[in-house]
Amino acid sequence: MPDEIDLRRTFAIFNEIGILGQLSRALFEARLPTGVLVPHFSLVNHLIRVRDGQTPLTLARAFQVPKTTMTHTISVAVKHGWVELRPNPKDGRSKQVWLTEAGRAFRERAIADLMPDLADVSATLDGAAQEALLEQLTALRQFLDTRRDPENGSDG
Amino acid sequence: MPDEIDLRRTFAIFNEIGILGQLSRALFEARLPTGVLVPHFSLVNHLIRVRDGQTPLTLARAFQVPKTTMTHTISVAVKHGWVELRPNPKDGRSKQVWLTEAGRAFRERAIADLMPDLADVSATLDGAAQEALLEQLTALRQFLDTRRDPENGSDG
DNA sequence: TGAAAATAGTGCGACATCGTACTAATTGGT
DNA sequence: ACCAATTAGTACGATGTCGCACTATTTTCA
Repeated sequence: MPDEIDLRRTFAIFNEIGILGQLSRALFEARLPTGVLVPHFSLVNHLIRVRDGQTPLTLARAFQVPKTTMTHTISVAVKHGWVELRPNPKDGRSKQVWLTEAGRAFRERAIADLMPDLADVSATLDGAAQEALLEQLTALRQFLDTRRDPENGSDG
Repeated sequence: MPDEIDLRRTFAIFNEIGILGQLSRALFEARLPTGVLVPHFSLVNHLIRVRDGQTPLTLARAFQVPKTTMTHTISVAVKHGWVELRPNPKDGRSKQVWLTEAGRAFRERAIADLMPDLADVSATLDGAAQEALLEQLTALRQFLDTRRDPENGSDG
C-alpha cells in the first residue's frame, strides 16, 4: 500500500522521464539532417534492427503510436526514398514496408553522427550504473505495456 | 573510453526513455478531461508547486520548450480560465502568469484522478528501487541540462 | 544621453500527432 | 456460399510544436 511519499516519488519519476524524453529528442534531432525527426530515424532503425517487410500496423504497435501517425511517418520515409511500400501478398488489405539502400545508408550515417553524443553521456555513468538503469527502465516500460494491453487504446 | 557495447546500452537507455515518455503521456492524458494534454496540466501544476507570477520565458526554460510553444500553452490555460496573464511591473516587455481559483481546483481534481494509476505503478517497485531510479534519472537529466546550456538552443 | 544591441512576447507558416470516419479486403458463423 | 463483423490502411480536420521574423521595451556603453 503506497503512501503519499511513494506517490510523490512515482510522480517525480514520470516527470523526469518526460523531461528526459524532450531533452534527448532535441539532442538527437540536432544531429539529424534538417527536417528529419526522431520518428523518421526510429522507423528505419527499427526495420534494420528487427527486420523489414513488416506491415504498417505492426510498426504502429511496436512504436505505440496510432496507425494514422505511422501512415504519416512511413510516407515521409517513402518521400526520402528510405523505404518502399509494397502490397502484402498474404493479405490484400495490408502492405509491407521494405528498406532501400538509401535507407540503410541514411541510418549508418545518422548513427555515426550520434556517436559522439552517446559517448559523452556514456562516459558520465559507469557500466554497472547504466546496466541497472536500463533494467529498471525496461521493467517499468514492460509494466506499462502490459497494463495498457487489455485497454487496447491508440485507435486501431 | 566507452566501447561499442557501452554505446549500444546508452542508446537503449534513451530508446526506453522515449517509449516511456510516450506511454506515460498517453496514460496521463487518458485521465485528464478530453482535450486537456499533459503540457496544460504541467503548467498549472508547476505554478502551484514552485510559485505563480513567473514570466512566460521563465516557464519556457523550466519546461525546456521554445517560448512560442509556451505562449501557446499559456493561451490554452487562459482560455480554460486556469491562469491569468498580467503585465510585469518590473519589465514592460514582460508578463506574469497567475493562477486562478479554477486553476487550483482543476489541478486538485486532476491529481486525484491520477492517483490510482500512480498507486498501481508505485506498487510494482519497492521504495528503494524507486529512489535509486529517480536519482539516476535526475542525474542524467541534469547532465543533459548543463550540456545543453552553453549551446543555448530552443529559440529565445 | 542617445544609438546599438539584447530581450520578451507573439503572429505566422510548416509540419507532427492523433481521433473520426471512410473504403477495401478478410474472416467467421450459419 | 453468403452476409455480418472485423481488420488494414488512409483522407481529413483539429490541435500541438516550433523556427522565423516582427514589435515593443530595456540594457549597454561610448
